[in-house]
Amino acid sequence: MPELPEVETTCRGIAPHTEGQRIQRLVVHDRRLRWPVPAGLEERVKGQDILRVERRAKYLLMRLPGQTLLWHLGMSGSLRLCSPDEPRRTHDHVELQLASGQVLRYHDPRRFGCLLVFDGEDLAHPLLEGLGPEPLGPDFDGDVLFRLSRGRKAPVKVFLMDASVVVGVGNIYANEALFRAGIRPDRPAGRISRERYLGLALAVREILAAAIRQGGSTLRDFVNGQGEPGYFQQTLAVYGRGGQACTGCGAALVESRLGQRSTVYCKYCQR
DNA sequence: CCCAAGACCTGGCGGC
DNA sequence: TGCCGCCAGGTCTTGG
Repeated sequence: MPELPEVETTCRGIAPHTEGQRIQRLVVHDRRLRWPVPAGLEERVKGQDILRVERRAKYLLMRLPGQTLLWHLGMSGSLRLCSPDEPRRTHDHVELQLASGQVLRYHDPRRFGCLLVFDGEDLAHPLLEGLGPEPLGPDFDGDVLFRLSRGRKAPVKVFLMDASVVVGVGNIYANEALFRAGIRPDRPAGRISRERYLGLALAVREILAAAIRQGGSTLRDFVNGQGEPGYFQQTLAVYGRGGQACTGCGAALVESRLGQRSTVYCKYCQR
């Protein structure tokens, strides 16, 4: 599923076609997402204008007057603009019919995503509380990682994927950033120097920025708001390459599991 | 507070 | 070809 670059790509893809649009109708074909789509949401948003579309962590926020739609794409979700006569596919659970005539469809086979709503235009929802800084924003740097990691025995990869530390670093990019920074994923977070965390923070920013530039990774059938695939997958150095040659030294990359997630690294280039 | 494991759900793949 | 077990981008919840 979508990691942060995929969500950002979706956000940028749909914003020009949704911002300023009036919602003619919201149709929910299946309310059974991670949490049920709130009862009565259809009536609640009917005729409302979409003022702005934003991203916070891996959430998409659709600002309406006085309320906000909160989407998450889970592991397998996507949002795509369609023409209304395009037939609905299996797992197209929600559709937003816009005044332009276009339709925004939410597709999610595994139904780990969600569509929720809250009053106001701030971040007043429990899911958005306690989130760490945006990795590409001004509040994230190696000092943050260093300070929060003191005393923690969890593997640095698990620590880096903790959304209360920094948001948006999922399994793919955690693997990639640690490779780029030359840090072994299983090293205890509390036993890494400030200097090395400066390098890790830089690596996280560079990896995510590069992935966004290239339109997100293509995983299974990830598509952006226009239904086009991303191109970052060809750039991945370690994720999905267990047993293959390290791009740095040529040794076979090691694949293991940390926190029940597949982890790939080079035992020579990462210490 | 910290950490590990379980939970949610469908589809695709490899192996037999 | 068919069935079975395992794996997958996330993250909340529970229990120690």
